Amino acid sequence: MSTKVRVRYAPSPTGHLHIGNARTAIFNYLFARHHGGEFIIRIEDTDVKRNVAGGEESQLTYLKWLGVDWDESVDRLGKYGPYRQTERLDIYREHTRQLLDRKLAYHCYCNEEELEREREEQTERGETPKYSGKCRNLDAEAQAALVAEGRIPSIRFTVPTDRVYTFQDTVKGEISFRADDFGDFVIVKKDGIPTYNYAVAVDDHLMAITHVLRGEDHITNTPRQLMIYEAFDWSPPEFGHMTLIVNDQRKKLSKRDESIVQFIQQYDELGYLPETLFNFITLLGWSPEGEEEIYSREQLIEIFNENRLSKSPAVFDTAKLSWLNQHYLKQATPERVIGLCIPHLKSAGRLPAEPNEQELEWATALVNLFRDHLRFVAEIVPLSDLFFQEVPELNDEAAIVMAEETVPTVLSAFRSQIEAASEQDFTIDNIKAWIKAVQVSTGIKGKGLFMPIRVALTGQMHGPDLNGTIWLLGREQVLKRLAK
RNA sequence: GGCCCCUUGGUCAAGCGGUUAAGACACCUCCCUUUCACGGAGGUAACAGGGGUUCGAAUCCCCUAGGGGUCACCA
Repeated sequence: MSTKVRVRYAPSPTGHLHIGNARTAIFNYLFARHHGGEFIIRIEDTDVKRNVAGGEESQLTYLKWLGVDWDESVDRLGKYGPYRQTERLDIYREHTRQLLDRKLAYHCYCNEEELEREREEQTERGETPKYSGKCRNLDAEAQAALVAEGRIPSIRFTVPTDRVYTFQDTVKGEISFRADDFGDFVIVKKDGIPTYNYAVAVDDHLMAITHVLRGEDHITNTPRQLMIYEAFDWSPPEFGHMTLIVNDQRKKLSKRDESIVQFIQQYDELGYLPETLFNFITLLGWSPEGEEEIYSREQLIEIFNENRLSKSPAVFDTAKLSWLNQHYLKQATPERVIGLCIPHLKSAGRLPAEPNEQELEWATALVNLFRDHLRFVAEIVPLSDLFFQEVPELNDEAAIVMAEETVPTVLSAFRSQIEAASEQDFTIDNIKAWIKAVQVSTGIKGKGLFMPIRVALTGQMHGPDLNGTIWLLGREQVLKRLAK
């Protein structure tokens, strides 16, 4: 590529960083970094009504959390600023004036009800709704009359007729649209603020954006943007439309979809690691060349190749995300995992706000016991239920185990071992020895030995290492549970 | 409905005219383990359908079907 690659992520500050937006950001980031280019973040806040306080900051915060950094944005000004569209209104106004002068745009005085009615009528007739162009050729007199009526105009772009717009999509290949399928679209709203399609084209050009990688829900916007480029005689960037991430119903992820955790912040809160999310998101609609799938951010920058972007939508696979996070959690240092678990234990009331040394030691042992079981950090709470709740009702499987005739023998032998021991004797090594002693005295080993103890103490057939469990339970609890 | 895009195992996905059609997750089996996990080794499972083109098609073309996206003074 001859000119320096410049790409952008352009969020609307209407909410938190969504998984789909995060993916767009990450792929743009990888593309830029791989090609030694620049990555910028532009805030598309032209829908003033929908902007939410803190939205912009939240977007940036969680992008950083994911490990994404940028070269230019609202917090890192470059020479192409400002980076917030509402601060670029003068720029758009100047361009709009040119379009108006050249008759490539015109004032439209139709109001919402009229447009709505027009669309309804078209739909009833079986036509595709599209603006009729009613105001296209209004003369000055007619316009003055409408203004006198108190009407405030929007500005529409004059869509050319008999034209086909074709572009080479980086991921989909050649795509073309007939201009006739598009009505004259609004470029400046009644409130004087430009619409998305217009502002995007102007900004992408002015900010020297070379490649636009975005979701495929933008495909039909591309011809409109191409028209703007053409009107100004600008050469358009290259476009690439990535497939959408879909839910298990194969529908575009809706922000209200409850079946999938959708916001990056929520993953942080549940205790998914940023490197997990980065890696996982990267595997959604893209694949590395070899057979390996686990890559760090640095490695991904190295191996990223936009030609390997998938054409078909990817179902968000929660099970695989869990597996990946479990993998990264196992790789993480114990200190890191413990540090992440402690707030969850505190807020669940299982650790005081100011734990003493002994409590901390206990928590550390607890976390270490579950290290290999954790799929995400917050799971430490439900997993450790067995230490804080009464032994639950046995399920059928466990009941069968407990019905074995050797069970009473094992349990009473084990109980004698515990009773003979003191609080100070409770060490992992001693616990092992006690169980061994039970094996020797009863002649029962393996499952027949361990299962009764495990089930008696936890009510479960599956769980963490038994020795550690016994140690964490402590002498008193063990005896209490054995008594039942 | 118009326009646009997509279609390989349950899921992600490799493949880009000749392969026993990779790999990962999930699932199952076995091994390791005096229990449970972890780990290791295997296994089940796919080219939407129909026509072409070609010596040869998952790969190229057409049709059908299915799915999705989009048709705002939202982005």
